[in-house]
Amino acid sequence: MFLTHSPELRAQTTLHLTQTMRLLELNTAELADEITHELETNPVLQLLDEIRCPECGRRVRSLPCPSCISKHTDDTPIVFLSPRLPGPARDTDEEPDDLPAERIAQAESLAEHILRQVACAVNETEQRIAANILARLDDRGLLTDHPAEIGVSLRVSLDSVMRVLTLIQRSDPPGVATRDFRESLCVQLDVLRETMNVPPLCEQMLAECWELLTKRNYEGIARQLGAPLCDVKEAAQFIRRNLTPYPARAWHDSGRGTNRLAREVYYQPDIIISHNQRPGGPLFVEVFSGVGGTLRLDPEIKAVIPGLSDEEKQEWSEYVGRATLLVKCVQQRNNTMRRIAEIITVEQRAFVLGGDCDLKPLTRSFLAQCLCLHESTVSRAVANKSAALPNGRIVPLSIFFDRSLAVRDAVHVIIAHEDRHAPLSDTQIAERLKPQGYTVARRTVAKYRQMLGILPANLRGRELSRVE
DNA sequence: CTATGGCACGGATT
DNA sequence: AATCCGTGCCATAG
Repeated sequence: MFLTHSPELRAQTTLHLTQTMRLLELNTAELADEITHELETNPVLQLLDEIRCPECGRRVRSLPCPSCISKHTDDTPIVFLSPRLPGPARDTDEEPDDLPAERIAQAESLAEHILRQVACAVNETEQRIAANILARLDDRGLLTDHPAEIGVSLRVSLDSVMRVLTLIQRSDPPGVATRDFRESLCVQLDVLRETMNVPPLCEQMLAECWELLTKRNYEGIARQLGAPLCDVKEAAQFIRRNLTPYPARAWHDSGRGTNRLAREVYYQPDIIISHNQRPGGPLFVEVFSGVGGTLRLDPEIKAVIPGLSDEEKQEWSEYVGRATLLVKCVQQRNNTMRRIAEIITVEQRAFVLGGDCDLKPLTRSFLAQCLCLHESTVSRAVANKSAALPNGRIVPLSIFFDRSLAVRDAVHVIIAHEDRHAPLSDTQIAERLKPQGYTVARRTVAKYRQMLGILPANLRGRELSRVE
């Protein structure tokens, strides 16, 4: 007898599965579109204003619910579905159309990346300014044109240009769109000050001892500032470790500069990771659910259906079927997203709080095992989505599965530390990488270097001697 | 002769 | 099954 039911049941479950899979591939904005569309066309689907805590089920004003937070310890992240809407839908036509074509190929990803960050904080005029500024960046990420020029060409006040410029400079990658290396370093320093302890001498050294600093004449600096030599060295080391004279390239290393076909970065992150006020506390992980409330089936419909004619019954039960399917699938989709976000933040906690060098190898199949999901499910879930880190960086979720990011960062650090007058060859870099636990072939170093946008050793010496 | 980039192969990952 | 990634080999430039 189950033979007669089985095909139907199977049809229903496969429908359910394919729908969940499809929803899983969508990012927040797309999911929200999908839901609103269904809300408009399906009369039995309702959106309730009330918000319930997914853990304790109680009605709360906003998530996460306060009583559930207190149960968490500091090590486990607080992961919750956010009822916030993913912001006003952005039209695609705001893409800067005045970007010179030659520059787009190189700089498109960077310009887009920045534009998306500032987009929510500016009005339309300012967006035009931002697009114009970004189009003028040279390949080092510096803005050689004077701000007044931009004001004139766009017929806007210098003040508004400066406002946008400051905004851009302080977004990720910090220090972009500055006039020269020196100014860029100052901005980077300023941004870093918000999240970490900066040695007090740094700023002064950049401002007053630029010449001596480029020559690494620490004794001279110490004499000029009347500061202890060890403090000067500490500050210099900090500058070398944490600041880059190539702000544009600082981004390329994290964002896969080359051969990424579907490199769509959504300016609205799908997940926001922040630490709840005090550093060291639990991580706050906000996963956007795509709806601003609770999605449910109109409870009255069941009472109404029996009294209808057969034809109407047919029609309405179709609506009911579609609505229940959507509600269930959205729930499941968001639940999966939440669980994945949780594991990611637990596993990559160091990276989230620290930097690229703290990323540890993680595979999608490992995640699949943890969650008892199929590998392809995890793949779908992390595709086309992005996360905002506590430091404000927006990164694609796929970055958490990058096998070589940490090594690339190590390469970056080694080159930043090298003696400018004797640049290290790829082979030498590979040798220095070994003691750090990274055994890579010299050929691989070359590839990483290229990804980072760093010139080969024989060219590095010259460029810097020109600068000094 | 050394340093680097292009091509392509094999293994892992998705 | 398709794709990505590290690596070896070889040609080329300095």
